[in-house]
Amino acid sequence: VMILRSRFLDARRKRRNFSKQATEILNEYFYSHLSNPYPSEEAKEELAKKCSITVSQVSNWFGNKRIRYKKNIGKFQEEANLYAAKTAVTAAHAVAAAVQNNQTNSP
Amino acid sequence: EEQEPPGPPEPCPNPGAAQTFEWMRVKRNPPKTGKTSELGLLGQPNAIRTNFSTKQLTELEKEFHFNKYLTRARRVEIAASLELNETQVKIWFQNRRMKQKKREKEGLAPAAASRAAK
DNA sequence: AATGCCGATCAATCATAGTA
DNA sequence: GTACTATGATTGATCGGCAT
Repeated sequence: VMILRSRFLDARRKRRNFSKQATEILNEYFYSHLSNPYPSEEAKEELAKKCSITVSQVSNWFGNKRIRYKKNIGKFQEEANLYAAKTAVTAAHAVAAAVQNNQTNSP
Repeated sequence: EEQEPPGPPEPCPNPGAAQTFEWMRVKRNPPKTGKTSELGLLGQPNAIRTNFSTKQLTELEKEFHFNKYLTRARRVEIAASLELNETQVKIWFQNRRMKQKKREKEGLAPAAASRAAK
């Protein structure tokens, strides 16, 4: 114990999990950008606002997510498919709306 | 929302087999510092993250409060007195400055946020 | 060409929250 | 209550880019 929690007075780490919707937003971004999950500073600010957390927390979240994801891709497969499907539905709606709009414009 | 300029093969969604992109293969080189030891055997010393003692951190913190930046001479002194190499001291100050900046930034946002709630 | 700093990130670890 | 896992934060050190 000599290796005493040197950081003893680390009153800091009073962690609180993010809200489920915040995690939902972060995961949506992560999986829809899986080929390059590195949000720009602007994107981080936007995510931070939507999630009601700080930009640093967004950075921490992506840092942890990337490392843990690549450490064990298999463990996240299910989650990946879940969000992939979700964004696919969103995309489908967008396409449907576009088609609708196109028809009423120039037939 | 989706930018993939140099994206050749990957048009079709693959529900079930997320591929491994380059960022997933990134590997950092092991630390060059840390050589603890006299252990002869092979050249590669520990190459592991150094754990700074409370005493070392206290001294570094004290010095930082005095000067945010180090001169070559001061760095040599600190390194010698704390049993660290110059690189470790240099890096510590660099990280410490970034930490300071981060705290200043986050230390003002909350106040503004509460006012924004109007 | 070499070296320091910045900004971002990595990677390992800490300490706690959540779950069984 | 206990044992284990999920997760946010911290931090020594690396990477790429720019300045001196």
